[in-house]
Amino acid sequence: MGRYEPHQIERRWQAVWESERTWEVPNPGEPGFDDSKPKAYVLEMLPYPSGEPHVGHLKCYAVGDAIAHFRRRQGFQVIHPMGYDAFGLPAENNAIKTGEHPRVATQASIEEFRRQFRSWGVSLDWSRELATCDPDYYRWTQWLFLRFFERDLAYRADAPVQWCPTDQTVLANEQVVDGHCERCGSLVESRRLEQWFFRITSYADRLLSGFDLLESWPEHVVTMQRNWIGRSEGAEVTFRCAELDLDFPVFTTRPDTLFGATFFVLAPEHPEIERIAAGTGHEQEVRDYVDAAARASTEDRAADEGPKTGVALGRTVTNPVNGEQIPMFVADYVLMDYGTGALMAVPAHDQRDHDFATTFDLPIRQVVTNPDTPGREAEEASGSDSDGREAEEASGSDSQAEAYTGDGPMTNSDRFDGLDSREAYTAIVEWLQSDGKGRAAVNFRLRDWLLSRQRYWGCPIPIVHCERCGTVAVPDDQLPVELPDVDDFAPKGQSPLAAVSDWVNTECPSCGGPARRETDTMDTFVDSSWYYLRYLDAHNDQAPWGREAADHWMPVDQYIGGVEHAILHLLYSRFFCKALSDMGHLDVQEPFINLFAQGMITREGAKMSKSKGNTVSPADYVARYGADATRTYICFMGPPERGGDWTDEGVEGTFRFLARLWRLKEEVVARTAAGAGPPDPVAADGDARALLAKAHWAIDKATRDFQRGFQFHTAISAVMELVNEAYAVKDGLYGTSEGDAVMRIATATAASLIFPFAPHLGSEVYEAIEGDRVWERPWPEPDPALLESDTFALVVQVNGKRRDQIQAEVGTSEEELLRLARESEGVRRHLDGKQVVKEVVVPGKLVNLVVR
RNA sequence: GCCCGGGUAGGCAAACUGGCAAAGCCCGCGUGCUUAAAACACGCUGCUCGCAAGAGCGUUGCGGGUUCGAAUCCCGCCCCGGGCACCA
Repeated sequence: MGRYEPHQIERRWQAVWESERTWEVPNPGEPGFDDSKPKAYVLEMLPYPSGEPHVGHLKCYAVGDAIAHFRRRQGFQVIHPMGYDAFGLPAENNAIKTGEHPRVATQASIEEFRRQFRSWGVSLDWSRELATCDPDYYRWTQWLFLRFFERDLAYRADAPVQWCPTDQTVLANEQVVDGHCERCGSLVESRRLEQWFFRITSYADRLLSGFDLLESWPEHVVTMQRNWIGRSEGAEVTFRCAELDLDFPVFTTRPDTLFGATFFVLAPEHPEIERIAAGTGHEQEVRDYVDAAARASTEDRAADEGPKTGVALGRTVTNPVNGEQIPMFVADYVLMDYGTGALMAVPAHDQRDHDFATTFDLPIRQVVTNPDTPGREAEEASGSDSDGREAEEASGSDSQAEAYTGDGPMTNSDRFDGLDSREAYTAIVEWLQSDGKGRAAVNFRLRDWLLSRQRYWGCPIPIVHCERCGTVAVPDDQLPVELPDVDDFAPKGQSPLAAVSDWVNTECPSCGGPARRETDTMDTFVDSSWYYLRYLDAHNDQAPWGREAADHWMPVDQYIGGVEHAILHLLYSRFFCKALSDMGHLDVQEPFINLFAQGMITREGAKMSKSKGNTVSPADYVARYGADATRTYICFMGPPERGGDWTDEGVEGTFRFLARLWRLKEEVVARTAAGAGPPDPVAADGDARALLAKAHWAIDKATRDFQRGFQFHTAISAVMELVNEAYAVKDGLYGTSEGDAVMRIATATAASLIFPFAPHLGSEVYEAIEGDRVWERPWPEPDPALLESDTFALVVQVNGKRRDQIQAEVGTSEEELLRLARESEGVRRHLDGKQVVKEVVVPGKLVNLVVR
C-alpha cells in the first residue's frame, strides 16, 4: 500500500480543473448556458493584494469554496469569481519609501495571490478575474462616478479634513493614530478644504428599511450599521436671538422637556460664533476658547473625563415655548457635525447638560417628575458626606445629583403639567408646528461619504475645472482618465498628480478653453462598492455590465468576509446598489442577501502580526501538509463565525484523518470487487447495516450542518465518525458481496462529504471507487429508512438521575414503557421501600420516576 | 458607561424545541506491529472503589430561582473578547 501524497493528488486535480475550465460558467445567451438550473452567486470579499495571502484569506476562501461546492452539487449554477482590490495606501507608502512604482509591487502581489489561490484548489471562475487598478476596470468606476455626479449624488464642498503639517498632506482617518500622523508622528491639524462627497445621507432611511429585505445577516453587523446610521426622531425647534436678528434651529429628541431649557449651547466650529460674541466684551475669551478647541485632537475632546468646559457668549436667545431669555454659551461638548451644531440645554433631564450646569452654576429646572421618587431628592443628597460636591448640589432649589432621563408626569410646563411626558411630546410638537416655531424632525448620525483623497495610487476623479464653465464632467467617450506615471510619490499638500503639468493642463470639454484636471483620486472603497457587478460581465467594453447578466446573477446569494468590513464596505456597497437601481442600471435593492462573517484566527491566543512574529504563512502549511489538510483544518477548528487558535498539532490531526481515509480507499479498492451494485438496505444486517446506516446518518448530519449556518466543524467530525466506523467493522465485511458493497459505499460517501473541504482528496477517493467525478454527482441524500431504527435506548431515571438503560421498540406505549422501567434492575434498587409520587414519560426517550 | 458575542475535561469543541453532559480532534498514557524508533492499528483518558465485569459519586464561570428534570429558561453578579462612545 502506498502513502497519502497530497501534492501529487492536488497537482493532478488542479491540472484537470484548469485545462477543462471546470468552474467557469457562461452568462445567459452564451454557449453552454443552462437555464434549467437555478443560479447561486457565491462571493468572498476580494483581497487587497499585499505581499502574500495570510491565514485570514485562506479561511475566507476555504469557507466560500465549501459553500460554492455544496451549492453546485445541490443543482445550482454557481458563479464564484475572484479579483483584487488593487489601489490603496500600503502600496503607495511603499512607493514613497522605495521610489518603485506602486503598480510593480501590486502586480507582483497579485501574481502571488493568484498562484496561491490555484495551489489551494479554490473552485474559481478565472475568466472573470479583475483588478481595480486596471484601466479597463477603473474606466467604469469613473463612468459610475459621473452618473452619481449627474444626479447630484456626488458633489464638491468645503470640509474639515485631517492635515499633517510635516508631510504636507491630507490624511485618511485611518492614518491618524491618537491624533498624530501615522507616518511621521506630527500632531494632526484640522483644515477646511474642497472635497468630493457622495450623498449617502439621502439614502439613510432606505439603508435602514433595506435590512428587511435581507435573509440572513449576522445580527451584530446589522446593529453596527444601525448605530452608524444613527436615526433619531425628535423635533426641530427655533430659538431666536432678537438682538442680532438671528434664528437658531436646534434638534432635540425630547421636545417634551422644552420648558426645562435653561441655557443654550453652540459648537466651537459654529459659523456665527464670532458675530454673536462681537460687541459683548467676551470676544477675546471666546476666540481663545474656539482656537483651543480647534487645536485639541478629536480624541482629547471625546474623552469623557474631566468637567465640561465652555465660555459664555454674553447674549441670550428666546425659548419659543415660554418666551424666556436664556444665556448662550460655546462649549466643545456640542458637535458641529451633528444636528445643527447648537442645542437647547435641559440640565434636569440630560446628563451632559447637567454636568455643564453644575460646573457653571446654572439653574436646573425639573419638568418631568420621576414617578419612582416623588419629591425626595433633597433628602438623598444630604445623606452623603463624601467630598466637596455638596455645595454645588445645594445650589438650585430642585437640583438632583443626576439628570432624570426617563418618562413621567410633567411639571413646571404651563398647560402641559400633569400630562405624561410622552403625551406632552406629541402635544408640544403639534403646538410648535401650528405656531411655526418648530416641527417634527428626524436626524441622522450618518454623514456624507468623503471620497476624495490627495493621493496618487487611486482612481482619478473624471472632472475638469474650467475658469469659464466651472466643474465639468469628462465626457464618457474620453474615459478612462488614465492615471499618469510619476517619479515622485511623496505628497506635497496635494496629490502627486498635481505635479504632472501636461496631464493636469487640458482642454475644457465644454468650451474648449484651458482647464485643469481634478488631481484628487477616489477612496478605494469606491472601487470595491461595485466590483461584484463587474464580475458578471467582466469583459464588456460598452458598459460596466450588461443588464441581462446583472438581472440574472444578482443579488449575491452568499457573501463571505471578515467583520472588519461590517460598516464601511458593506454600507457603501448597499448605497451603490440602491442608487444604481434608482438610475435604472440594476434591479436589486440589496446586493448581498446573505452575509457570513468569519471569525479571526489567532496564534497562542494573540492576533497575528508581523511585529509579534506570530504569523502563519498558508504557503508553508500547504507545502508541508497539502492544501486539503490545511483547508480542512481551518474548517474544523470550530464554528467558522467564531475565531480559533491555530496549532500545528491541529493541522497534523486533520492530515492524519485525510491519510486515514486515503488508506481506507486503498484497502477497499484492493479487497473488494466493483459492480456489486448498491446493497438492499432491508437485506443488509448486522455490521453491514450498521455501517450503511452510519453513512446515511453522516449524509444527513453534514447536510443539516451546511444548512444550519455552515457548521463545518461538526460536518467534518461526522465524516470522521463514518471513517472510524468503517475501520471498526471492515475486516468482518470484506469478502461477501454485501459487505464489499457497503464498504465501497461508505468510503465513497466519506469522499463525497469531505469534498467541499478537501476537494482534491475527495475527487481522488471518489474516482477510485466510483470511477466518476464527484463534483458532477449530486449531493447525496439520506435514505429515511436507514436514519430510523426500530429500537431505541430508553433512559430510565429515578429522581432525575440515570439509573438504567433499556432497549425498547419504537412505538411502545407509555404504559408499557413505565412497566419496563419499573422492572429494570437498576431502577428496582432505587425504588426499595420508597413510594413513587410521579411518573414522567417522554416517548422515544426516557422515563423519570419521582420517589420519596 | 452602553450594545453585541463568549465562559463546558489538560486544550479546541459537541449537545437541533429543557430529557443519558462531553460526539469529534489535539495533548497525555498504554497495548500490538517493529531489533528499535517513526508511521500505523487498537485501547484508556472527571473522581473513588475494583484485576475485571461493574458499582458509587461529582460535574457546564459564581449565587439564587422555575421544573419531575436546567449547559439550555428567569433574576442578580464575576471574568474574557469585540463594537460604539459627549450623537442633543
